[in-house]
Amino acid sequence: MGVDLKDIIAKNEIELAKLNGKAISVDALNALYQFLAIIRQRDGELLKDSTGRTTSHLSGLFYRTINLLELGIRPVYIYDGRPPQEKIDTLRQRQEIKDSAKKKAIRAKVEGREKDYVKFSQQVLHFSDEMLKESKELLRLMGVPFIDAPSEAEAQASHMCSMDPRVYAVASQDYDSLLFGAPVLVRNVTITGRRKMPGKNVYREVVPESIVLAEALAALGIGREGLVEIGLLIGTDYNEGIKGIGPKSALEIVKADRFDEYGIEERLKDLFLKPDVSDNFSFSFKLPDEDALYSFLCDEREFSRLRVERAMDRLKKGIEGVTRQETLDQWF
DNA sequence: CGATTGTA
DNA sequence: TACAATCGG
Repeated sequence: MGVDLKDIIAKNEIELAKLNGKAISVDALNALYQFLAIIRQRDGELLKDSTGRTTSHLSGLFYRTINLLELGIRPVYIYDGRPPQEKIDTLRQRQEIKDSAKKKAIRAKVEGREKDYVKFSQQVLHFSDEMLKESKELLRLMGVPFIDAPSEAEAQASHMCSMDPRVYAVASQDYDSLLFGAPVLVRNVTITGRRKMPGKNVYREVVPESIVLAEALAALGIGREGLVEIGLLIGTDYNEGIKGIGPKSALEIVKADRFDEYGIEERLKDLFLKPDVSDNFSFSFKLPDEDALYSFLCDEREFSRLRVERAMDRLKKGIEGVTRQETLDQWF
């Protein structure tokens, strides 16, 4: 959804093991949206408990977080606060797209067009306050920290990465954190594996990658402000960008110092360069609240007891490991 | 997505 | 054991 910089930013594949012992600030909504989009039944429906409450996001958050902890990676989830005024138009447009996709999905379902139903229903990703609240509750019971950002999660995550030596990188699929000044962005932070493409006999590799801001800027021959200008030219969550200008020509414009010719309001830059963030953040990992976690997942949400039992062992081991690392950090 | 089960 | 198929909630 954010700034599309993939065509001009070089990606370096990394071993997930390289993140061992490091904390990463994770854009929580970014992760949860992906779970909601991807964790589906074959008919396109989300996972639900018997009362119809969605559980796809909880399943994804639970199992993925355990995998990160087992690798010695310490995820700190960052939640969005109040969006900047400039983003409200974008959010309203997204809502309109969702409303229209919902109608198309219902129609496809009624007419029995299975593939269209899957396609359109994936575009109808609505997060209720309840779903956000229960994802935080799950993290709390697991002993994994989360932080409520004053405004944009990516801004707060980037700020923490800049300020706290424990936080090695921001984890997100979007490139916005680079504009917010995150020293390192990591994408595809998940278990590496082959995944079969739907229908076809083709496999796509999911490989974690890291982007070091300083290296990316050096390769482009610009500074961070220049990167923000590129974003504003091609479009961000705060503005539409200039029609017909993609990343490549935007880079040329910025390098030729012709950004001012495009009449983009200067104050939009400040949303990235002086974002609304909090300096008073702290986080720590705790041992899981096992009984409450069983109760939440198995009794309330009908997760299989056996599955959760198996996962619980891995969670405890993982949390013990990262908790040791947390105490080790006190020495630095 | 990640976990589990099925198959050779 | 290795990988494809399909559950899970």
